[in-house]
Parts: sequence; structure tokens; C-alpha cells
Amino acid sequence: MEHSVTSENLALDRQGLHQIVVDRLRKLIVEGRLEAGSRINEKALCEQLQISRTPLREALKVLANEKLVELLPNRGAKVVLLSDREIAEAFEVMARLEAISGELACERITQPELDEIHALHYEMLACYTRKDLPGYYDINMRIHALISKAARNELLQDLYQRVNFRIQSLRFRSNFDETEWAESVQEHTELLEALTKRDGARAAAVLHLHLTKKQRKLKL
Amino acid sequence: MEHSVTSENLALDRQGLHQIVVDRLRKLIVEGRLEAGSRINEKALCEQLQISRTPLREALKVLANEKLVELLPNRGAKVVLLSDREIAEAFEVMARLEAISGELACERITQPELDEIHALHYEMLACYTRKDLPGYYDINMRIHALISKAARNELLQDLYQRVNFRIQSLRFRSNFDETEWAESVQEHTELLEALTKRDGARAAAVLHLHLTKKQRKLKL
DNA sequence: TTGGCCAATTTTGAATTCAAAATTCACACG
DNA sequence: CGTGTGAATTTTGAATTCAAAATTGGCCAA
Repeated sequence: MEHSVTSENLALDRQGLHQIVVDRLRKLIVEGRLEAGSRINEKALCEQLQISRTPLREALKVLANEKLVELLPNRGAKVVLLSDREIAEAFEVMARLEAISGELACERITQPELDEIHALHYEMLACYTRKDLPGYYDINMRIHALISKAARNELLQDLYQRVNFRIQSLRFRSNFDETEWAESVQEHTELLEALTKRDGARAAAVLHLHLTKKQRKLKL
Repeated sequence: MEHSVTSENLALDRQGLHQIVVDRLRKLIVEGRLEAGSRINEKALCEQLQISRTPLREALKVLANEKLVELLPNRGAKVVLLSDREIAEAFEVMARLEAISGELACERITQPELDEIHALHYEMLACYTRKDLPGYYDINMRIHALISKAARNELLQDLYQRVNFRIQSLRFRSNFDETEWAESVQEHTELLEALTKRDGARAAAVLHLHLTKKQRKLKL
């Protein structure tokens, strides 16, 4: 192995083991692979992730701060299970954050970014036509993430992501019937229009409504 | 000692040592007693706080997640020093969050809460008259916190606090001349008016402007 | 003196250890 | 049968340990 250095130093350790664990665990939670409400056993998780308890416990404390897990004194951690009220609050905040992002994005988005969103929009239409729901969800999320990014405010983007982490796992609870799906697509078309015209107020309004409707589609 | 239990169990440990350390450290940072940009020595802090390194390191990771400290790989932690851009972003977000809180508070605030805000407002006027700036700051913050609370959305309140932690330490950098102080007081009076009339749009507008002006008062 | 190099020391990252708390489980008793 | 009790086991919280990385400080040479 001619090129190898002392220790295979691929994964240039960004910032300590704990951060890697935070990201992996958060992904597991957000994707629903770690069930909401379920207990987290430190030993078991350590073995699964092949790490010692220290970085795992550090990660759990960070995720508790993000309110993705709950720390019970002397009784370990559990994946947070949102109450109906918390879900409603998250959507109320998300609707506002998206509206703000949309408004700011109208002022600050670049043409290449706008083009990319348009491209994604067509990809999304393709998924819609094929009734490919997972693909639709994925592209939809990427569009919203790009808008958040185009608002050119990293703190706003951070808050957006934070709230998004909370509600993303709820996508399994949304029942998209044919009519509602079509409606959602229509809203996206209007959003693109507003963005293209740099009509901030309209983009904000469309996004606020879009999120409010998304909330209504949740199964209770 | 007749009443004493095995171990003096006052401070009913809310939730582990690390959380206590998080709160204490955050307070030190926000109050500026831990200088922005300064290195944090684990051993020294451990001795000062009379704890071992484990809970301190857990706390540092949480605070890094809150972006109050920065973790440098293998080189320890330092208190975050905000760039001008980050400060501008924080105020941009804060202005929006306050506006949202004000708007929602108009819909949801109770009469006792409104009364308490009025009482605080008069206390604040007293501080203003006496030119008691620390007292003014303190009451001012409590008024804004109450409005955030009256919005009846814990997640929104959490985001509000998070952003507030970031910019609170900047209060040392604001130069309040006589005119500006008077102006600020006037804005508060208008805010109270809007709240009393439950005029959400107006409360939002006043708060947005209030924050924007606050930002302009910062020394660069 | 100044600059560079290497050993000694300090500091960090993460695993391990140890005590305290909670949980499990067997068994006696009603 | 179901229920309460307590010892054994597991799990958690936090200190300690240990290796790796960074920093410091001294020494030598230019």
C-alpha cells in the first residue's frame, strides 16, 4: 500500500467523535429509524455505533438541548414524542420562519440559485406525475432548504433547520390524497412565480399558507 | 442537626451536573464575565467550579451547539466572538422573532399579564427618570421576555431566548445618548398602546422597528 | 541576540472505572 | 393466583485514567 499513511486518515475528523454521533443519532431520529418515545439504551447504542459511552453521552446531551431527546434523571434518555400542542407550535413557528426566509430570499437570491430551484421544481413535477412520494418529499425539502439558504442569514437558517428536525419525522403522519397533493404542487408553482418576480410579500404569504395547509394534512 | 438527611439535598438536582454547568457557564458568557474570544482552560474551570472534567466537557459541547462557544479540534474551547455580519444576522432574526411574538401576544395575552407589563413599564420609566441604565436594561428585558411568553408558543420562546443569549452580551457595546434613550422609551409606550388595543400588526411593526434601532445604536 | 529544533510538560479526547440509583426477578405470603 | 419484599443485576452519573496532540521551554548554532 504505497500511499497509505500511518493510520488511514480518511474521515478527517471534523470535530470530535461526539459531533459525528450527534449527526448520526439525529439522522436516525429524524428519519424515524429510532422510534419517537422509545427508550435509548446507552450500552446497546454504544455497541451498535462501536464507540464508548463518553461520546455517546455527550451527543445525548446535545440532542437533549435540541429537544430531540429527553433526559430523565437517573433513568436514561428517550426519543422525544411530540404532543399535539408541540406539533401545532412547531408548525406555527415553521410557517413564520418559511415566510421570513421567502421574503428575504426574494431580496437576496441569485439567478443561478433561482435557476436551480426551477430545475428542482421540474424534477418535483416529474415525481408528482409518477406518483413517487418519497422522491417528491426529498425534492420538496431541497427546494425549501435552498430558499432558506438564499435568505442569506445563517442564524435564520440554523433556526429553520432546528425546527425542521422536530417536524420532519412527522411526514409519516401526513396523508396526501390526490386533491391535496395537486393543491400542494399548485402552491409551489405560485411560490416560484413570486420568487421569480421577487415579490417578497407574496412569497411570504404563499409559504405561510403552504405550511399551514401541510399541518392540516397531518393525521391526528 | 435534627432535620438533615444523609446528604444535604437542597438543590434538588434538576437534571444532572452538566445542565447546572451549562446554565452557569452560559450566564458567565452572556454577562460578559467570560470575555468573548477568550480561551477556556478545562482544568482551571473545573477547579473553579469544583467539578470534574466530564460534566464540564459535556456542558461545553452543549454550549458549542448553541454557538456560544467554539470547539477547536485538539485545541480546546473559546468563547465565541461574533463578527459584524453575525451580529447583523442576529438582529435581523431577533427583529422578526419579536414582531411575531408581539403579534401573537396581542391575540393571546391575558389581562393579568398585560397589567404586569404595564407595571413594569412604569418601573422602567422610573429607571429612565433616575438615569439608572442597568435597572432600565433589566426591566426592559423582562418586558420583552413577558411578551415572548404571552405569545403562548414555547418553541418560539425557546428560539427567542437562544437568539437573545447571542446578542445580550452586546449591550455593553450600545451607546445610549439622551435622545436615543428617550426615543426608545417612546417606542415602548407605543408598544404598550398596541398591546392594550390588541393591535397585532402595530405591535409587530413597533417591535420590528425597536429592534432595528437598537441595532443601529451599537458601536462598531 | 535570534532562530530553529527537540525533549519535557501540559492539555485534550475518549475509554475505563467505580459508586449510586433503578430495574429485574425470585420467592414468600396472603 | 396475585402481590409485596428484597437481593441480584443492570444502568446511569461522574471521576479517573491513559494515550495522543499541542504547547512550552531550553539549548545550541548562526
